[in-house]
Amino acid sequence: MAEGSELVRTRGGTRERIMDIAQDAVLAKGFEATSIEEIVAAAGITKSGFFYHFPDKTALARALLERYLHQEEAIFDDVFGRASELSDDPLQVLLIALKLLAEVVENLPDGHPGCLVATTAYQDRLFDAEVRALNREGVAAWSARFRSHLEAIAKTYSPERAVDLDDLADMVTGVCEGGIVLQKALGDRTAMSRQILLLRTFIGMLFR
Amino acid sequence: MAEGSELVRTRGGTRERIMDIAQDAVLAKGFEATSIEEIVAAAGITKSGFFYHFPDKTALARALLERYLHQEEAIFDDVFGRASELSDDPLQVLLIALKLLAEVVENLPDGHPGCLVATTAYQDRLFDAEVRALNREGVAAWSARFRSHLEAIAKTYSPERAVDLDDLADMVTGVCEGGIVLQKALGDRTAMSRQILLLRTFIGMLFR
DNA sequence: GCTGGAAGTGTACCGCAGGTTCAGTTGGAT
DNA sequence: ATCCAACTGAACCTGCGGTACACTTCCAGC
Repeated sequence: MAEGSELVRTRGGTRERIMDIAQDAVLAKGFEATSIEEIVAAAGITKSGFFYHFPDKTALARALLERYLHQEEAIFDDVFGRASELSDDPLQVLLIALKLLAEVVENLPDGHPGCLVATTAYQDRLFDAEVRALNREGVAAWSARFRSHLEAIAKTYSPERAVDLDDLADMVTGVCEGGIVLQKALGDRTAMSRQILLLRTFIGMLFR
Repeated sequence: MAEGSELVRTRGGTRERIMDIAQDAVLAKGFEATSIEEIVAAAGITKSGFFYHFPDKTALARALLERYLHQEEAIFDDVFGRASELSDDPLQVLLIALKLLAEVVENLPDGHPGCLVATTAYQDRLFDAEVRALNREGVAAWSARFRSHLEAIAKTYSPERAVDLDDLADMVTGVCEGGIVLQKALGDRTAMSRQILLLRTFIGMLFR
């Protein structure tokens, strides 16, 4: 009995649903403040359902972070893939990709919900070395991707000023992270995409 | 008995000590994960001692944020004050101030410990409207300060590209916040100051 | 059609850590 | 002698993470 109606039964998507709900809560309250009880209540299951899918709460944290990093990787693949189809010039590709990224972010209904990497970084004493390493490698992978694009650009364009390409690659990540903080703190959905576009302007200016 | 030695007794600084300890913990684990028990243990008092100073845990959060915003305000006053003594040109003042800010950050022994505004933004569902408003106004005040400097600059310098001064003012905050996230995620003390210096380069380039 | 097992749910329970309360103590200033 | 700010001790209660275990479904292979 209970509420057995709807379309929920034996969907197989339970694990994903748990993670969706958990991620929203973690990005709004932090990991410790997100209780298993509230997650299972929102997911329409019971505690044992949760512990069937995850051995303990820390496994949830790890799974969330892993999934998030893959999702972000997919978004970047998409954005840079589309950009590459629109131009052969490495500078144009990066500029187009940043524009597309700003659009993706802009089109999110309530703005960017928040970055799990940032929350994890700001709560890293909660997690073990494995999760911290995951987080580090995730950011490093983003930077490496941006860095390789910047190197391609630097082969044909000479920068207006001498800048460290590693720092510039980090800045793409950094501006996104900072943009999210701004957006959350100010309650302004558009802050992040405007920050990305401003960074785009600077990169365009740097390489003429 | 106990450890009554040292120099701790009746200092009057207990409240500040509580807040120092709490702030470190909050920046490393989040607010909910920071227990009153661990705070009082580290401060060498008892739980009831804590509740003498704060009516409840949320009052601690509010007090931490208020104090943090004042401290940051003081740092900016100092940095821009020193910069103003070194030059009359508004562009130079900003560039010097950013350099000084990078130095301040660089000289922190373990890097920047983290920004309370960012943690609060990433856990805002834990707090009431008052704390959220405090956070919003704090960031808005930083942006207003940068914005007024940028306006002074724009009076004498015409920018290389058309940029929105509000966005650029936000970017100073944003790059700092993003720099802290990078620093924490990568475990690289120097990331934040390098990001600030890179932003400085961009601003210098924008206004020639 | 029977059996087995993977996937998943429901109920009940435990220990304990966390926030909070309150009556009481201490020690210095007036 | 008194007063107050600063603090202590002990107790309380809720909610949380986690466990145990029996139960249900559904599919595969024999």
